[in-house]
Amino acid sequence: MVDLNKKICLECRHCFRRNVLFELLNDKELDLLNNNRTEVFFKKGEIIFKQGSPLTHIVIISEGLGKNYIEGPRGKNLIISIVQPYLINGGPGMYVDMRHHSSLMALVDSRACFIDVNIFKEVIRKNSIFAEEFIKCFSESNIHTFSQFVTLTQKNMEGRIAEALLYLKNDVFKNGSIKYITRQEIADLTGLTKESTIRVMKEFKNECVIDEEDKEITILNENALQKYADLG
Amino acid sequence: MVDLNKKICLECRHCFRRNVLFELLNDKELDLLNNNRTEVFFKKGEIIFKQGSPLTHIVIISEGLGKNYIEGPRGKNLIISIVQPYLINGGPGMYVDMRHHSSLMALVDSRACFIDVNIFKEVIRKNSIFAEEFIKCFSESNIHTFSQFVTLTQKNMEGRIAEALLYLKNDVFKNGSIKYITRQEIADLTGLTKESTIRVMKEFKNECVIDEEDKEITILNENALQKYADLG
DNA sequence: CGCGAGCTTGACGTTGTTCAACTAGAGTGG
DNA sequence: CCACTCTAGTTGAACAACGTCAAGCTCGCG
Repeated sequence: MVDLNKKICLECRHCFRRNVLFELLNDKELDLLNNNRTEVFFKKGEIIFKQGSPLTHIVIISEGLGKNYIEGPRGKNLIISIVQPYLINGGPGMYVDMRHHSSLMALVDSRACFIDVNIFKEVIRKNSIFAEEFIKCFSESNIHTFSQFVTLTQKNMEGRIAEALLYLKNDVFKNGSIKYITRQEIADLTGLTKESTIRVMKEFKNECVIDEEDKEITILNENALQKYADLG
Repeated sequence: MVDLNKKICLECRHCFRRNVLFELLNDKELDLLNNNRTEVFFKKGEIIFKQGSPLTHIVIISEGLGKNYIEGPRGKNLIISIVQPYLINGGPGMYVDMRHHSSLMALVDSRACFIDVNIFKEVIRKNSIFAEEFIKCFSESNIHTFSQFVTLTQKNMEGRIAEALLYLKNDVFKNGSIKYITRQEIADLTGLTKESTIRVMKEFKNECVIDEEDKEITILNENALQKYADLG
């Protein structure tokens, strides 16, 4: 996936231009971040940060894909979001107890940028427009969590899987086909077991709502999925 | 509960002193807020703000108690938190789409202060320490939502009810007995039906884990509850 | 006294889980 | 090149957890 020999990104500006948030920073602020970051490669399946560990850096995946998940009491995971490049992974612990409240794992070989959290907070403190935009990002992910919360506590299997597939298609893979996601991960996104997930996905396949080829899921009938989501 | 004839609070300082957040403001900032607020009385059961409606003001309950809940697709509610006085009820919409993403209802006769959201944001923009503390509050509620999310998707009935009762005792009623909360509301806090809630509560009563008198729930054996929460 | 809201109970049904077994494909070492 | 192993996916049968439905209760209030 990622060419591990490729030279790492030497300039924050390259990455940052991809996230509007960073357009709000001036040169001095960008330099400050640039001088206080480290870039690290992760292989598929490796943990980038782990729930409960000290939160010393915020993480931005610059290439690859990750899953942000909470480890439940008895080994069962709950995936909060699938993380694409250029999004900020700070988490609520950043302003509370300086610990990670969720884990981040690479779903494919990935490159991640670690920025010192104190430096990041300093920039937030000094640039109120940036701060506002940061709160906005945080709030957006919050809104998504709320809606996922309702879905997982009130909808049936079909509705939950439909919501998860729509999320993956529209928000994560931007209308492309769904890749790199296992049955178990869809289960962890929906709070179901992998067996239940498989059964529902098979049902959707039989009804030609989705198709699968080479581990790539394509959504054939988005309206039908939306209907399942609404009726669920 | 609230004496509706009592003169309303004329000075923000009185209320604000009860929430550390507001100690970070100087006189000018306090005056600004004070000049841009309205106080309103609500009777038990009345909606203070409604999911989907425009978010023009943040709300602080100065006396009384509220429930912050999301209205699910088919009439089923999910209570996110029980709101005590002096906490800020803004919600994620404040920086995103200027709409409420949850509803707030008075659980008892209450008095609520409405502060113009633009003025509030102006204060946040100008006072970075206040901004930081605001993000902290927001993050704390976020952390609670995360843990509730895991509980509701992964624990059994006993575990969920136990968590809800511990939350009510320790976080809401500060070690006092639990009041003003119906079975239906405990159900909405746990994602169960009222019937299931009743059955579990009865089980807890039979085992002398909790007791109830005059609609007041007392926790007799917190360790037992914690065990239910852990094993759930 | 009658009414309505909240509470309670039991019988029954459905949904989703558990468990155990099996398949297919990818990687690995001899 | 073949056996071995590991992981992901799949399937079916049995089961448990929780919800649904319907009825009745209690208490405060007009």
